[in-house]
Amino acid sequence: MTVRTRYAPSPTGALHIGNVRSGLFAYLFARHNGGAFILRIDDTDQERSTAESLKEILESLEWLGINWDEGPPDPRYFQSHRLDRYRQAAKRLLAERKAYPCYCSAEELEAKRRQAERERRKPGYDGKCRELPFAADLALPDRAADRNYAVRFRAPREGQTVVEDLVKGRAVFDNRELDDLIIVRSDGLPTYNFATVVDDADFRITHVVRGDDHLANTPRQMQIFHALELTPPAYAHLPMVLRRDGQKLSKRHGHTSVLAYREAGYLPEALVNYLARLGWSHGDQEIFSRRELIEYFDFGGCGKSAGIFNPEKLLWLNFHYLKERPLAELAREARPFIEKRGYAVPGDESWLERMVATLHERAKTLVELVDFARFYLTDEIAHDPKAVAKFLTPKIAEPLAALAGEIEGLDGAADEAAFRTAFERVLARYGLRLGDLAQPVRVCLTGGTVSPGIFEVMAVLGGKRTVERLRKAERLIPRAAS
RNA sequence: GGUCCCAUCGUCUAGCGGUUAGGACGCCGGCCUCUCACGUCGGUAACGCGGGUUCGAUUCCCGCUGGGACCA
Repeated sequence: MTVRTRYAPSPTGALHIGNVRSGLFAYLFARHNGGAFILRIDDTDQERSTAESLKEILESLEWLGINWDEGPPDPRYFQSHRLDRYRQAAKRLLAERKAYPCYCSAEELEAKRRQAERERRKPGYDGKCRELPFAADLALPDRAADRNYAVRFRAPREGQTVVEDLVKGRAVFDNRELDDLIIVRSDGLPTYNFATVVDDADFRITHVVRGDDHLANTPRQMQIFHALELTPPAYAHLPMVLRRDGQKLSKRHGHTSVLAYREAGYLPEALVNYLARLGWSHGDQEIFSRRELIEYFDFGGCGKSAGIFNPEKLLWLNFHYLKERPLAELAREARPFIEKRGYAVPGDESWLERMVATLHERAKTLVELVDFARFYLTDEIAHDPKAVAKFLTPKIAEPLAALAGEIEGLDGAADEAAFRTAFERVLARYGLRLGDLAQPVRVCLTGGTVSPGIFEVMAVLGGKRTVERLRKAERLIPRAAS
């Protein structure tokens, strides 16, 4: 049997990191087994579903490289296009008396629940309408036609339902604890648990991979499968991803959306690697290529307990992938960030590459990289007053001028070695050590005391800009008190 | 409240009866060095508690405690 997994996000907000991990695991499991990964859009909540959210979800998955074999834009993979199917399935259950109409009003139910709570009984549905007679061809609820009832599933009253979960192991539920859940609401719309079952059945899903917040719903879903005379799929319930404070990650708290990480200069490989290692492991290995992830992934490697999202580790991984990135690619990826910072984007691709080469071991994100690149990208140097005061002293004025002179003497195509030679000539002439001159030069060229190696900086800047900056900075040096 | 799930360093985790309890992030320190990084070497830090089972429990079982989810 070919493995078929699915991911069914609802387009009611940004795709967040905890949620997308379920999709990633479902995808990895399918790929590992040479099966199919299906993307289904859970948009039955018409009120809250938006086209923008849908677009963001698709964009997020594409960015992460989580490719689906079946799904949007094919309309058959949208729940909103499948309402007839749910109704059809509900009618069948009604006809077979595996479901029944429930006339209890919301207020009535609410009152009963409160009552039960007061008496410290379990608050589930009491089964009032369960044995009421009704016609086998009873129509589905429709408020407009004054058919103001819900359809409830007639759940078995005795026995047990056992979930053999691939991650959590066996979970046994007493059927007495499971009340008759509503499958079609009085407005005619199917409920989540029912629609999910019909979908998973219709799309022949073999393994349902999802967050463990659905574990408690699973026995009910299995019962519906049985009522439909189908074999339930296998289940794999992944533990949740929590925030640092132990709270569930939620759509409402920004910054956790997948696209926000793209904006913040993270690479998709880093995010995928991080998410994979959050809740799954393969011995001591930390870095995984896509290929390795697919090769090694299995549910046996999944942990059972919830994990807390750790931004520092993600940052470290991003840094790792930034270092690994071929320079040409990194240069290309840096462009939109340069633009966003408001700098003119250099047209010279190889120059950009050389610039990136001096920075990619110093930045943890693309945003940071572009911030560090400021002095390359603009000639408006913001000189740090403290650095100026410390390093641009009267006695260094002459060596700086000498260095400018030496560099002017170089021809235009000077490389790092040439700058080094010029630099060393000046050091020798004034009896200075490397550090004595490097820091003042650094302040002249970059405005501050932190930068890539000084010869690298000069080489990327080029002779002309280097000399200009040295000369310009001379004005910042106070006159020697004689 | 009922049901279900979970429990190893601060965090992610390895461990699947006998280990000096391993790795990674972070943090701290050394080395490298023109600054900052990178790199490298080292350090800090964990089996929630109580009962069993066993010659021996981090590991198996039960209870407790503490988290979480679902049901509304």
